[in-house]
Amino acid sequence: MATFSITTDLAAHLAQKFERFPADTVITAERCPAEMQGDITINCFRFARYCGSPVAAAQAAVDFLSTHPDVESVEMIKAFVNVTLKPAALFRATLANPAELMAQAKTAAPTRILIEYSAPNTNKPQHLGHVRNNTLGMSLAALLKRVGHDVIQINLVNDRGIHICKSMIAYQRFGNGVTPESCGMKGDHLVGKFYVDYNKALNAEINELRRQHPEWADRSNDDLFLETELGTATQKMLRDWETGDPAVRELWQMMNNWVFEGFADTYRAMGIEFDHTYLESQTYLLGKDIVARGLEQGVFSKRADGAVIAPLGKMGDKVVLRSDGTSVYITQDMGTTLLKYDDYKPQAMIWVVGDEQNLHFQMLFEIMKRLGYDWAANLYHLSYGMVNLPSGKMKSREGTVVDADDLFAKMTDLATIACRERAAEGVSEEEIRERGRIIGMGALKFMLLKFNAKTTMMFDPEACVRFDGDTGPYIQYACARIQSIARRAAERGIDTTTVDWSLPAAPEEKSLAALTAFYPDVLLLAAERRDAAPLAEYLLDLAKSFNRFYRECPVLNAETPELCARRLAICEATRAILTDGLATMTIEVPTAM
RNA sequence: GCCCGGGUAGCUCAGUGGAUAGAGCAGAAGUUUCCUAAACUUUUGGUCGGAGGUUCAAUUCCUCUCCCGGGUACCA
Repeated sequence: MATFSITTDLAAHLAQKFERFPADTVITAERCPAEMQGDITINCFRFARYCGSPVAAAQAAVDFLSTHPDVESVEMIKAFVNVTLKPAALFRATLANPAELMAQAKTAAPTRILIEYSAPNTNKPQHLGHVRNNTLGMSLAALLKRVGHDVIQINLVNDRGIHICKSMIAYQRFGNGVTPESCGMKGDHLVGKFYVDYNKALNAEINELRRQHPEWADRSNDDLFLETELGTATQKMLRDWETGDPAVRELWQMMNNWVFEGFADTYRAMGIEFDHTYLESQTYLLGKDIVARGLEQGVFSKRADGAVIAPLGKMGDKVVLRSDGTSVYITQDMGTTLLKYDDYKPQAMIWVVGDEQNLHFQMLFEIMKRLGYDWAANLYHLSYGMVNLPSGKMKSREGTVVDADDLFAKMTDLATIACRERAAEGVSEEEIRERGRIIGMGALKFMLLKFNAKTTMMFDPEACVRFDGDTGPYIQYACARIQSIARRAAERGIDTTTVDWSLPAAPEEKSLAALTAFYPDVLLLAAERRDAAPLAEYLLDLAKSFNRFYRECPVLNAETPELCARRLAICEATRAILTDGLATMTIEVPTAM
């Protein structure tokens, strides 16, 4: 995608030479395969139809480029033209002007985009699934901001409902007044423990019922819920909550606050800052007015049994109001969608939610369109796959989840140990821990972003996340090496004020430069696809290219001071791009590793 | 049944019509008198699930088919 002077000049030339060649054709450079001779490739198949034949197009390109002042040599294979640029021309568009290069990654149409992600329940701490969601959401926000959009990040906490009451009931019965302070447990973990306790007690009761009533063998556990004493008590608590029973509300408030404090720690560890957090307890009644309006508009209709439905054609009928007049999940979502729109007037809204809700969002978006909201065309469900363990699926109810905070601690500890082994003398323990935190969290986030969001991923807690190979730390390490060189250069007082970019360049320097030309395109592509994975792949390539350069091209010990200055500039520009790219994935860079 | 994903190296995954299908891990063999070896080099490993079709060119697009996952509630 990248454009150089030669590509724009070539397009102008071909437009003159060939009658049918559109004057506004953009010819872009592509990466030249490593085994080929050349810095960049021009794929003439792409515009061959204007030139008679692929070979005619390529030959015309070769004829023109071989006389271009920026070009050192060209090679034609089929309709691929591999171009070797003069060093000055290659660097001019890339490493010589990194700020200019990075600034090219700006969208032509900045919009205001609202992203909703995380959306945890207050009955349990966050686990690896949430971490994937959080990482996808925060990096998408960073990515869209990076290319120039106005991004609003919001959270919608599910803080009410029957599942919340389960933790509360368990606390009432088995809690003995314990608090996070009294037991030294993080608030969300304490509440989550009661949720697990509840389910144990419930299962015990159901098993007992099944023993007493063999005739119920066909009924599901969910079905038997209201046959249990625990279940009816929970149902009653939900009703009491809805009518505002002071004791229930007080317990609810207390336990939710514990959870919120716990979540705040989790979000802080990840570096998440929401612009606003909506609480479902304040929004769950929204949407009924929309249903009333939709009925008038004829978008919805009343079924014989009294339920209000949205007839959605192929997707079937969707109930939007129960026959008893109460709302369902999608009713609330209609309401909160409108609320978010009214609060922020975004031009687009994105929901980061697991792929089991694909149909729900298709229906929601279709309903909003039918209700006549013009902005409903720009609603987008960023759907991601589940995270499975070698032992199977994670289940909160059974406590078989990888806990987010535990995972952060494990990653940070592993990285800190490695840092301690490598740290130079005199580095403080505080600094070592900071490096460990940055590397551990970087490894985790990178792993979660490297994969396509859609893939159902397998996570092996034993293997955990690695620090070598295709990982975040691999990229961080390249940055650390550069910073180390920069420190030594400063110590030695090396003059870097003037750089001669026309000096002969080693192949590793040139391929590094050629690769950086594609950075803006990668960012724009990633933003357009709403997926950081292409950026992750690109940064790995760039770090790999740097490591080859590092191996082959001495910087501080370069043959001449001029070459040293040029290579220092290459290092600094590379570091700037790698750091910018990692920041766009919400990953920090340690000062040393 | 219907709808939506996925199936590419032993494993985890890239690859949105272009050159001989790539990377990491795992396996094999090497590289520290020299800026950080969390690195680098070499190497083993593929009927891109299967069958047709579209075209100069298909892992990529179309049709059929097989396997895996998810969804298909007056749950969220």
